[in-house]
Amino acid sequence: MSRKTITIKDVAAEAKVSRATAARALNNYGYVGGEVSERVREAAQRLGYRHNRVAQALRRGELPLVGFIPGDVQNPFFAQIAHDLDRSLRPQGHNLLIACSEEDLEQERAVLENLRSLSVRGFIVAPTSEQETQHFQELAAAGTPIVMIDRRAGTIGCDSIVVDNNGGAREAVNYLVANGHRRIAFLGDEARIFTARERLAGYRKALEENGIESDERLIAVSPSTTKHAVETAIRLFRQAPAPTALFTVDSLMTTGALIALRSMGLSVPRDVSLVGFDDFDFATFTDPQITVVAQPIDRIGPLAAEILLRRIDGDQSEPQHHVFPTKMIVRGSVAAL
Amino acid sequence: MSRKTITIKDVAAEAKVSRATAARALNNYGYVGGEVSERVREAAQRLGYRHNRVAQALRRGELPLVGFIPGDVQNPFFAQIAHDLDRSLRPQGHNLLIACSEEDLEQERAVLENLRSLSVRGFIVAPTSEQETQHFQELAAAGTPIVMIDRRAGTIGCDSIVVDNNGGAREAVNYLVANGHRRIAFLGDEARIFTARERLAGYRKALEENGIESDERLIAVSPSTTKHAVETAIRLFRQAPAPTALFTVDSLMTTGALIALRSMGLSVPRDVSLVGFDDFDFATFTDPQITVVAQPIDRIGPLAAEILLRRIDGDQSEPQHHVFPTKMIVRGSVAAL
DNA sequence: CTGAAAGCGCTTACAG
DNA sequence: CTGAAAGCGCTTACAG
Repeated sequence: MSRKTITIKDVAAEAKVSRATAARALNNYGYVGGEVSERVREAAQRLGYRHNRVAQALRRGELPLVGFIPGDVQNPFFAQIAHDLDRSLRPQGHNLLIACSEEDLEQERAVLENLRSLSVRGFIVAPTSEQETQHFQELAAAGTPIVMIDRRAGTIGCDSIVVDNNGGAREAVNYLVANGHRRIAFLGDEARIFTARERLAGYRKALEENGIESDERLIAVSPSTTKHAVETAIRLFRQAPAPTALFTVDSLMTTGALIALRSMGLSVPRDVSLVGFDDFDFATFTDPQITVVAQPIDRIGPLAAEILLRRIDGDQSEPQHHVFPTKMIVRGSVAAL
Repeated sequence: MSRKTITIKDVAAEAKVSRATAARALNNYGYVGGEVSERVREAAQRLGYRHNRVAQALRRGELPLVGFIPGDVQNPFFAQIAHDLDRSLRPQGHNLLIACSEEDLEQERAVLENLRSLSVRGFIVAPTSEQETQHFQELAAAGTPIVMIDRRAGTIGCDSIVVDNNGGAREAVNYLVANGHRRIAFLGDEARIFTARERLAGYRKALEENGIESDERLIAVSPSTTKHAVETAIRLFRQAPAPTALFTVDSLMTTGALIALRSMGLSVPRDVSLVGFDDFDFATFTDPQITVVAQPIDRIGPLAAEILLRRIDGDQSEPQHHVFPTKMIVRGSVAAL
């Protein structure tokens, strides 16, 4: 318990050198004599010295900390990215600070401000709003790099990594239409969220291209949570006439829809055809297996980490905007009408 | 870009007071005159002053940071806990630093050391080994509180929150036996991991109580990953005679087993009866629904946060050891033989 | 190659 | 109620 912490001063005293020299030896920079360096290390070892990154940070600038602000780590999509980020950042000496926005703009702002006061070196964010981005703008203007993932936010000059949401959604809906469906429902989250917007746009576009008038009653909005999705899907399919097909916007929504349909005694694909955005473990386990639009999740985290690290190292080049293609995986959840 | 940061010195100058007074006004402590305080705040506002927690930390001691070291955030179990921790800690002003051990002892040590140098206030850990705990011991001895969750590690005097793994596993296996099964397989992770050990012990105990000799070939070990579990489960069921029932140790294993069985053309519960530890969304979606031993995941994170916060505030009372009961939820994945 | 000194931004006894 | 001063642990020009 609180036995006095060993500082560089103690090490210096023990090794009979100045603090400056001790610091140099301990961090191998500047010139230090081999023998002296050795002595300092031994002293440090003996005393049980450990670096104090906080003091170092105060002097040098910043802490080896990167902030990750997803909507919710519980979502498997973000959980995997968190994991990949940790894996990519840690070997480079950076630690991951996670703070969920819970898709709440106020909380996003608070969390950002909070991490900022910790002198975080950079951020990886899935912004909760496409319009309200002043807090990011300020941060970016102050020189802290931000990489946006999954979603892009407005006009900010920062890097972004997204997938072709619009195209993916279009492909899904086109496939449904090609199978004879016209009353195709859409289950997504709020239009404020970038991906939801783009996927909805793709849905609309596909309908339009096929000369199908879109029916607002078929478009349902729900927080991205299995539980909420269940309720919303039930409401969607209680309508008369009920939709014959459903496009869901992420794997949690798809799961919720599946549970809802089953609880209503509706069978996939006999009663309802289904295509979901985002692949997931169970998609191949259900009977029938679920047709999905897959996105290359495993490429997002590593790329985001790489870009951010480069920015932290001072890369000032033009912002990069990556758009990964999606890929439809046809399985058995769509029936021809 | 790097327009000079505003420090308390600037604010003090602007408000024409000393740095001490400015600090007092900005953090509302000590005595400050109402009018002066007002002036300082205004100045801070005008200048766009923001706290520098790093400097504060150097002075006061520690950063408002809590470390969370799970095996893998990608596991839904830990993802939920990460989320709950963030939710519980943030309102109390603490930030969550996540670093996965990936169930590797060396990495666990490295990560711990790393977070330690950041002057983290306390840790919530799922220790990867029950025996190798010296790194925790040292940390605890130095006065940094640690709360172990999901797993307990040896003799360390720190708080822990686990569930009744042994009892839960016993109940599951007893249920299988009651349904006439005798060749019951076990799919779990390495015995080094506390939960795996305890659940295996419960499995063994149940067999013993029922006078069934345990057969080592029915006990399979795999990293806790859907993919690994699939491979291991396949190997398990390729044996002759094949097991008639399976007990899986967590939801990822259960998922893997389900996929494996399906790929082998084995139907649940007709060919194989199944009980899994840990409930999960899809357990009620599959056909039949999966019988599970549920644990109260949603109570672990909040309780861990509460205990840790108390310790950080100086609570020196005896370590608490919480053991939550599990609850078997009988659904349709077990058939009488 | 090494040391004395200043300073990162903040807080806290200590005077007044 | 307010200020001058020291100091948290470290690093970095600047001399030598």
